[in-house]
This record gives sequence, structure tokens and C-alpha cells, in this order.
Amino acid sequence: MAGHGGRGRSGRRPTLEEVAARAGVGRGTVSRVINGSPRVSDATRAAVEAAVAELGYVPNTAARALAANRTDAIALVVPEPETRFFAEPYFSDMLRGVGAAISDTEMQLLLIFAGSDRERRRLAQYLAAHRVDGVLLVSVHAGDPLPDLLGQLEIPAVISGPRSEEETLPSVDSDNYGGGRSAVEHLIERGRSTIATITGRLDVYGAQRRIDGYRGALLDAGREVDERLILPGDFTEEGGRRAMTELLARCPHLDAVFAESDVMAAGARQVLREAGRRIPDDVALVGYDDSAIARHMDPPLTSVRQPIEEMGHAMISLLLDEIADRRPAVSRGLERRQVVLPTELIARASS
Amino acid sequence: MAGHGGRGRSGRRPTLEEVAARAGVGRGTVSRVINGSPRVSDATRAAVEAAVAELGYVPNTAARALAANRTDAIALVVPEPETRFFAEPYFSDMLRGVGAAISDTEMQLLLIFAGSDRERRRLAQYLAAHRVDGVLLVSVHAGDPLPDLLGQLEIPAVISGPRSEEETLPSVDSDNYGGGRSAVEHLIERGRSTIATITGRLDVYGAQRRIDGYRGALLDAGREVDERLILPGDFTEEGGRRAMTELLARCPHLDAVFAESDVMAAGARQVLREAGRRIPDDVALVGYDDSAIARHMDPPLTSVRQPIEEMGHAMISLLLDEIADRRPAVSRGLERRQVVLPTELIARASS
DNA sequence: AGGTACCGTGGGAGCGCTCCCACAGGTGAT
DNA sequence: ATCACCTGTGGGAGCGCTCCCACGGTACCT
Repeated sequence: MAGHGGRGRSGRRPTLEEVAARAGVGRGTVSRVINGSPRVSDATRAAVEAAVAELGYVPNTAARALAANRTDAIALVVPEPETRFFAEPYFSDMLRGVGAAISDTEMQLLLIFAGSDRERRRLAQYLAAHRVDGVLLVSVHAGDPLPDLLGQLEIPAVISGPRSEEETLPSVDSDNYGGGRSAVEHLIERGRSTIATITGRLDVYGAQRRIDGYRGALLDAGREVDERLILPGDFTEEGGRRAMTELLARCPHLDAVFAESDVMAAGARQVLREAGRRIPDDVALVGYDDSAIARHMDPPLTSVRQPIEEMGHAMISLLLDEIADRRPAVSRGLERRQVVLPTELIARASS
Repeated sequence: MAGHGGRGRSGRRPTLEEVAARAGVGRGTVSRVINGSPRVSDATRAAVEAAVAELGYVPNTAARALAANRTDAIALVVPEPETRFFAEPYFSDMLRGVGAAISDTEMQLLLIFAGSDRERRRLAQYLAAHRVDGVLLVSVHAGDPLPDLLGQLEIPAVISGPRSEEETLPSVDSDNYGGGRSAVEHLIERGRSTIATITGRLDVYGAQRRIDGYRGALLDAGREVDERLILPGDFTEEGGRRAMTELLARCPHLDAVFAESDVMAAGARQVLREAGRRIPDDVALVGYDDSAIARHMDPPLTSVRQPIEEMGHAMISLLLDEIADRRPAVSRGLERRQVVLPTELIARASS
């Protein structure tokens, strides 16, 4: 009881110490109960819980963060301008999955955009201040310095969509190769002969893998791959339009298009319409993401579904492991933590 | 120099005390410099800043939060399910405005959804723990208990879209009356005779005001208001379709529709198309929000623009005032802080 | 009987900051 | 010369928690 003065002002929030006094136990014991330590007798635990309830005690996060050197918060960092983030159903679906997963934990989720240089600088400050226990990285392009920064600061991170085959960060991804492959196999089964593809940004590893899947399906079906039918898009609707226009010019008789995102498929559809091609009669169209766009398109779009919610869950649990594991960094080593989840083709009227 | 031991471990982040030692000043002085207090001589300030730079000092937020009893964070609370949030361009535009405004400050923005009961409970916990200095409330419906909770906990809050005419919380809004009015005046000028409206949710005050604007414009033009031409929507595309269908049934000869959101206008447009009505030849269409949807619609949609970015700025600055003002709560009183920003009609091909 | 092993428990020390009081030194009025 | 009053500065106390050491008690061994 020495030291500390300044108690008992009017409408203050109760402290651990007050709960302890009320329950007739020591501060340490209350702390143990709050944090779910098993080393507390049942009777004591009950008494403490009663006191907590009576006083309406809620732990002070700042104090806890200071003493324990953790923040109980993780950040979802989006290295894109906000506009793109919201335009892209992939992101919002991902956010929903992550949101659902995190609400099973005590962690708090921060959404941080790092699209502009200025936002980048702010983020660097933020991370340097260790204001989060870990970071979720979404859609990082090859060459982005962010992962290195995270490494330097020794902040646990998980990346969705590895940057390359030898991604060093723990990662979660869907089976882009299999997804691309299944889309094309589907078109082959439907009897299509000239199958083009509008790809995603080529500096995104997952986009490359989808192209690999496209190639794989054709080759395994004993067909040739015509490089002129592979057109780079950029995941935007406008990009889809441009690519489709070019595709039509290059190869007017094509009868199927695999667009590697629903948004690009929507752009492609417009161009096809304007060119008088009927979907699916003249040209079959397949998208990727199975987003709301796909369901609402006219005709409804066949699309490759990624298990986004599960991906969100996987990211959270990988990251929590990573955070729990702040041991000497030695014991990890070779166990590369990569999760790859299967995709599923959702067939609709467009193919 | 008494007390405190435990310094100088290996790769730790520098503390205030270390910066002070390096600069040859006291702890308090460094704190003053960091916090921009004017009561520091220029020479001292320079010395401290040099030390900060050399050491790469970044303040520990947890310690600061504990000592100063503030968090430097504010939450944007969205009392809607995440799905709706992302579907609604209004929200994402608002978020963009708020994001831009906050990046001029030292505050951190948290995005919190409180759509489900479970999310609500979590939010209540979160607020009870005072983990944010203030709250931005977006799109709160009449009867929502959230504002009261905030009041009880004495957490500063600003609401966008007041709940009623006698909103007690500081609020920011656009001129919904004027916006609705300008839409209808525009249609009248264009020579339209039978002008219907698809309203927003009736428990949203702003939606009511838009209807009032609709009525006002008609009456002032010496026309009658036909109640059968006022159909409630719910801000969704599906709601827009339903309302338009009903409207067409009730009044097949209508020649103009004012939809009180772009999303509903998109729904209405579909129905009009399917019914063989040409836009704007047969029916003129005006939306509200001037979102990306409006610009990309075919034909481009005339819409009422709300200055969303400015609204975001206004919300942030009101809230910061509110936070700064935690004085005895007496000195405020009557000065109701309400900001109303003007709207602007953006005429396009749909009318 | 004494020793060893664990419980469950209390409470000191400390996390890194802000707040504020005390104090030195300068300035100007009396 | 005395007093009052600024300005700039140092550093004690304290924010509310976690960590961890030390303690008394019980249970089980020798």
C-alpha cells in the first residue's frame, strides 16, 4: 500500500487493483484470472470474476501494451490506392474473410492503405513505432520494398498471394494454376476451339500461375498454345475492354475467352456485345473470383471461385502463430509456411 | 537517477530518456520538443532534434496513451453489415474523404463494423475500454442505441447525417433538402410533367429531407404533389428495381424519375429498359451521390453531388474540436455544432 | 521427523511516457 | 536594492498493467 496516490476520483474506470481489493486477493491473481492462467483455484477465480462483473472492470489496453510490449492489434496493409481497393471485389471479399476470422480472437484489425508515397511514409512510421503486433499483406507486387521493411523491423507478417515461387514470408494463396486450368478445361469440354485469355498484371505471381494453368490445360488436351491469344490486362474493367478489343482484332473467329478476373470479364463482355457477339452462343466467357459481378452479369458469368473467407481465416491463424513464435528465430528455418487452398469452377450461363 | 534499472539491452528501441542523455538535456525537455511545446529555446530544440534523428527515436504510443490517457486514434463506426458497406459507393467515398482528412493529423483511423449483434457487443467492449479518443458515426438510423452509449461513456462523437431535426450530437450533412429540390427543378426545366421519386429508407432523416425537397420544388412550381408517385426504396439496386416496377404499374405515363441514390437509379434503369422505355427520350432519370456508377451508366446519369470529401474533412475537424474540448462539459451548451454543406447537380445525358 | 516438490498466491519492480512542481536566471517595475 | 514575474529547464510521481520472485501451505517421498 505504499507509494501510489491519486485514487478514488469520481467517475473513473476501475483498475486491476480495485478489483483485487474487492475480491480480497492480490493484483497478480486478478491478472492471472483476466488472462486465463490455469494456476488459479476455482474459488479464487469465481471471486475475482464476481468482482470484475460488479465493478464493470475492463482492462486498460494501453497499460497492458506498455507492460507486456504487445498491442493486440494487427494491420491489414493494402499497397494500393483506396479507390482501387474498393473497386476490386477481391479485396472486399478478402476483408470480409479476415474480419470474420479476427472476430473470433481478441485482436483488433486496422485497415491501412499504402498507395501513395505519403501514405507509405506514414506506414513506415507506424510500423517503426510497433503499433501493431503483426501485418497482413495483400496483393504485393514483385519488387515492393514493404516486406523487407517488415523484416528489418522484425514484425511478423503474412502475405496473401506470394510474390514468387520462393516467397520467404508465410503465405496464403489459392491454387491459381489449378484455377486457370479448370477454367480452360471447362471451355474445352464445352467444345470451344479457339480460347483466348486476358491476364492479370504480369508482375503479380498469381496472375502468372493462372496463365500457366491456361497453357497446361491446352497442352494436356493436345492443343497448341497461340501466344497471340494471351493478352495482358491489369485487373481493371477498362483493361478488360482494351484487351478484348485487341483480341477481336487479332483473331475475329475466337469462340472463348478466359478473363482472369470478373472485373475484366465485365469489360470484355461490353466489347463483345458492341461487336455483336452473343454470349455464350458466339463466344463463351469465363471469369475469375466469383464475385458479385459474376452473379449479376447478363448473362451470369461462369467464374473460378477462390475460397476467400477460408483464406482470410488461414491468414489470421498463420499470423497469430507467427506472433506467438517470437522465439530466437532459429527454430523456424526450413518449415516454410505456405497454405494453398483449392479453387472451384462455378458454371453459369456465359459458357 | 534513483529507481529504474534495466537499460541498455541489445537491439531495443531508444527511449525518451536515452534521447535526453544524448542531447544533454532532461526528459521533460525532450518531451516538450516531441510534442511541439513553444516553451523551449531554439538551441535546445535543435540539439534534441539532432539526437532524435541520430537515434532514430520514435515515441512509444502505449506509454504515451497510458500517461496521457489518450490513444490518438478515432474509429469510424459503420452500423451496417460489411457487405452493404462495400456495395454502397456513398460509404467508400466517405471513407476516402475521412482518410484524406485524417492523414493531415497524427490520428489513426480504425474502421469498425457494427452490423451484427455480435459485432455490436464487441464494439461496446471496445468503447468501454476507451480504446479510441472519438468516434465518427455514419448512417445511423433513428432509434439506434449507439449514440446514447457513446454519451454514457462520454466519448466524443460526430455523426454524419443527423438522425432528426433536433440532433444533439455534432453533425455534418449535405443539404439534402436543396439537393432533392435541385433534382426536381432540373426535371421541371427540362419540361417533364410527371415526375416520380424513389426514396431512400424512411428512417433516415436525410432521405426524408430529399423528399421534402422533391415536394418543395413541385409546389413552388405551382404543381400538385401526387403521393402515388412517391415510392419508398431502401438504397439498394434491388429496391430500385422493385420501386420502379411498381411505379410503372401505377403510372405508365410518367416521364421522369428522381431516384434518391445512384444505386437505386441503376436498378430503376434496368426496369425501364426492360419495359422498353428509352432514357432520356421517354423517361428522364436523375440519381443522387454522383458516384462512379453515375458516370459509367449508359447513358451517363444526371446526379446530385454531395461534397463527400469536404464532409469527411468537416467530420474530422468537428471531432478533433470535440476531443480537445473535454472541459467540464458546461461551457458548450447551446452552441449546437452542425455543418451543412451544399450539393451540386451534375447534369448528364440521362435527363 | 526431515526433506523435496510443487501448488496458489502476494506484491515489488518496471514498462516509457506526461504532468506538474520546483528552481535558476533574466528582466523590469518599485 | 527589493520584489514580482516571466521563461526555460530538470526530474519526481504516477498512469495500470505484466512479469517474476518469494512465500506459506500441502502432499509425497525417504
